[in-house]
Amino acid sequence: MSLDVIDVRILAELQQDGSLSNVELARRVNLSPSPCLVRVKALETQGVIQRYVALADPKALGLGLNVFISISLKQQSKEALADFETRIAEHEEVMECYLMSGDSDYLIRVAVADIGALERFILDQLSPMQGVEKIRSSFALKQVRYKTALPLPAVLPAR
Amino acid sequence: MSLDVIDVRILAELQQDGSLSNVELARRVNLSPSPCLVRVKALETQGVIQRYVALADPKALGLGLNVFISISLKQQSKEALADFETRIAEHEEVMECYLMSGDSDYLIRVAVADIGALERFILDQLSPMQGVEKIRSSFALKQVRYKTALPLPAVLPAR
DNA sequence: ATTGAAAAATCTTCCCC
DNA sequence: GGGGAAGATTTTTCAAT
Repeated sequence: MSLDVIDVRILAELQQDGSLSNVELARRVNLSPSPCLVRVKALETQGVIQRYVALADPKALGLGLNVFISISLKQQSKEALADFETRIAEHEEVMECYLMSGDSDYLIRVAVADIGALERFILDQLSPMQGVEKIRSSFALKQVRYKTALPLPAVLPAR
Repeated sequence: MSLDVIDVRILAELQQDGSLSNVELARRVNLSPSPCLVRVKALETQGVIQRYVALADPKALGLGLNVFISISLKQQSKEALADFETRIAEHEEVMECYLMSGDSDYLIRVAVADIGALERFILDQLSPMQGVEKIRSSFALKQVRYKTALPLPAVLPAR
């Protein structure tokens, strides 16, 4: 599952616009539609392309507030970590969650409507979770950049 | 531009799968294709749906390392901030960038191949940027959760 | 890998409820 | 505002070069 230059070009285009028709995509990567479609299907089957999604505007949905929350657990046993990871993912507000090095804790980003919603999330959802020791919130005043398109290497091993 | 229950359902579906055909989408939200398409177009025109993208697998592209970098600037004047924001967004590795409260600095997430790539990014790109005072990196050992679908209110004002 | 044509599915429009 | 059907466009598939 190595990618050549054309695959990378296809990925770049689809990461920018997943609604491209195969005909238009083929035109942009200088291929005819048939082989282009074969490549796209291959990328999907291989899992390089995971899925297609619509991106919604947080502001339009009244979700203007992004908050980063650092969470420390009481213990860092494998079970305690796995348990936390399962339960944190159940909350819709949690857009991202990372196990971090250093303090051996988690960093999550939540998207909420306002401070009230944040307060409810922390007090009603997060604090009561067993194993959670320490919570520290940092507010994002502004989302300067948010993109889903991964950086693509200029060159990759030949196909 | 207020959303009713059906709009929310449409958004929920398209945030999960942006490649849904209008026919299938209509079926899922219990609508016939015609009014469904009207609503989707309206959501797009209003900007509630910003765009459609393909999500690629970081691992498959050799981008397994997520690093959060806190950046403090020497000054926090409006010009200094605007300048930094413009230039930080020029780097493909920077997936997200937030102006944070508190220390009046920035938090960015970069996706890189390995520590070597991180080192190059920090030493060659970030450190040399004028106005940058302090850089602190935190490594993500594991991406526990990553989603692009925003949480949708169970109830919103009637349309 | 490309071209071309056929088949399938889709989107769009119009009219009625 | 929603539903149904018909037309037109587009996409997708499959053949051969």
